[in-house]
Amino acid sequence: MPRGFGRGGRWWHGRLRDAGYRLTLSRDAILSVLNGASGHLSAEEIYLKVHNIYPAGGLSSIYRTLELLTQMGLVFKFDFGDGRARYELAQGPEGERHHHHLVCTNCGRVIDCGNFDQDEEDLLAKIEKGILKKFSFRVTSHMIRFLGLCDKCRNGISHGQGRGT
Amino acid sequence: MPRGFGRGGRWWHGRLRDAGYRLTLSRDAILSVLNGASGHLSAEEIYLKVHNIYPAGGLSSIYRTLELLTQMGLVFKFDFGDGRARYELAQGPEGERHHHHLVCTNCGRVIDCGNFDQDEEDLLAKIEKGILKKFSFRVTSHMIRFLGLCDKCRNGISHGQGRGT
DNA sequence: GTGAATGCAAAAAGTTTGCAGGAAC
DNA sequence: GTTCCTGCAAACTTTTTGCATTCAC
Repeated sequence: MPRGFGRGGRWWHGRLRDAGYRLTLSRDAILSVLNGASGHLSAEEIYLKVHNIYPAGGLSSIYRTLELLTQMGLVFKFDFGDGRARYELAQGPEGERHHHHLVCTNCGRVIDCGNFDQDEEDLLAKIEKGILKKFSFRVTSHMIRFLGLCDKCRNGISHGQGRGT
Repeated sequence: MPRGFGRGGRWWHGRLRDAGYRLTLSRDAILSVLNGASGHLSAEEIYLKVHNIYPAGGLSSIYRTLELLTQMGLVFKFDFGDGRARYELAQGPEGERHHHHLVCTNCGRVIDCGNFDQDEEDLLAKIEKGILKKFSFRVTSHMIRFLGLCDKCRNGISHGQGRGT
């Protein structure tokens, strides 16, 4: 564990510096929270978690940093239709992360869905080549959303409070 | 053209009636606009277009109807990160529509992207079976979003005003 | 005629912005 | 020391809601 950094060594330091941005306590705390979280967090959830690490921060810094990171491509922003945006780190220390979600159309629950297999990669690579030809659009990443019914709702428990998307 | 209905015959009448909802002028106008539009429209864009057909309507009816239709599964709601939701008919008279988009991370432009080919269908069907097994989640539809650079931004024109996903 | 749906206006919620003080370099 | 970043509070925008009226059935 080089220089006392846990969990993979704060790989984002270099990314910020290289892009010419300052490495502030606030930004470090936000990235640390995102890096530790398994899935999609809302701005307020991030705010609350950041508060434990760095209590001085305000919500607007969270928003400003998240926008910065989104523009840098370090973070992806999602909207699952519940009126607040969700954020997810684009990658971990080990490399690209996947961004596929199952969204229950009945209760609104969102499940993070890991990788599939090599076939998926191959087909998507093929599709992305086709997009480049047809639209002259260079794809850098993709995300798939599956709509349907989660296990609970399929079994008739039906907490029903979904709002769509 | 049965009973004087143009463009496919307002197939949605039955869908509303069957679900026990009243067929109002406002709802009909909204569905008509969505049916005629090629891609994703914001609530306000729909409002403006509806105004031409049915000038009495207000924005809140648009929102209420769009939520109803989204819950019914007739409409999909999207968010491309510009602060307003977009709506797209889930299907046309001819059947299921695809919901794949190219989102430019530089200028924010969104391009509707049609079907690919049979391979895609086959693979997604396979993936959806896997999701049923692994998560006990019954997939009913899917949407793919590709992020990248559009033709203009690739060529350095760069109007840059994107806000994320 | 009855209950659901609408229209208007007001409220709510999330997100953005201005500006002065503070922190990173 | 200089410049960028933050924190607070106020502003903004989109979306939601209450209630009386209107319309579909």
